[in-house]
Amino acid sequence: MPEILEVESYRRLAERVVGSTVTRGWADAFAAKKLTSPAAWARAVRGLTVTGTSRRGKLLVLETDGVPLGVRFGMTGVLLIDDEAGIDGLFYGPHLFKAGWVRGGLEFDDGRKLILHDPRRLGRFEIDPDISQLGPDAMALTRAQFDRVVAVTRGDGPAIKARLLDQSSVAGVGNLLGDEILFRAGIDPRTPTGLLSADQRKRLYRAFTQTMRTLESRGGSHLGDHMDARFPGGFCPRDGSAMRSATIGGRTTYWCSTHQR
DNA sequence: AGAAAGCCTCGGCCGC
DNA sequence: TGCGGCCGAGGCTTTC
Repeated sequence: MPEILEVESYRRLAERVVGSTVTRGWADAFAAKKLTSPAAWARAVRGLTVTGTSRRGKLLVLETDGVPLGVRFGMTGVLLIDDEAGIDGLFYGPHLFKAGWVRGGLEFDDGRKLILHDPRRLGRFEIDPDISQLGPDAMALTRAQFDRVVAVTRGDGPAIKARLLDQSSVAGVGNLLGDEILFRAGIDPRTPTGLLSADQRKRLYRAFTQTMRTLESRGGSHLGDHMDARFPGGFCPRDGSAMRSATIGGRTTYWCSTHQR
């Protein structure tokens, strides 16, 4: 479920454990899938003191006095500290907490617990995560960085929707944010990136930064203007035209048949 | 039954 | 024609 805005709220929650020392860490085989074993997580985290938090796109990082610790949330992951959630509720999937969906976490010397709650098991812990494969962060994207996001070296390039979802180009845009950005920009998501006009690129950058700001203040990636029409047979909330849908960049994409071209 | 707000791997084929 | 790498498809996983 989480896109960059949700992970940012998890990061703010995680700020509360800055200064605490890990007494025990645990992870199931799924959460530890990017590591050599669940035991590797337990060994690596014991005794670390959290010194700060950071984030690149959808990757949350706990900075420590030793190795940095990364958390990825997949489609349904939520960060919890004891009973407190990083976000108000769960838009996608079950809106509830089940102990059986806790995939791992950290216990601290003050008795608190930081928990990864993840029904679908696509969330992952990382030790010393590699951020070199991630593009610039979507919440602070400059125009110069954006110009590199839409740069194409071969042929016409991928559909712009696919490029926006490519985490090595820009880190943090997920399916809903991608569709909302293109909806606001009035651009067909199938447009080859290299064929965007200068005017389209300008509109896209404005929509990009505006979407990040606006949806952050609204409180989540699922609160975009196009969401009401995000179903088969939906109508554009802007002009009433039929919405179209197709799989683009591997994800179900919705766009207006009239004002996105 | 089918699709879901993420990410990784793989294979086909594009283009230098 | 050779080949590195881009790009789309598919799988993972569980739930509603």
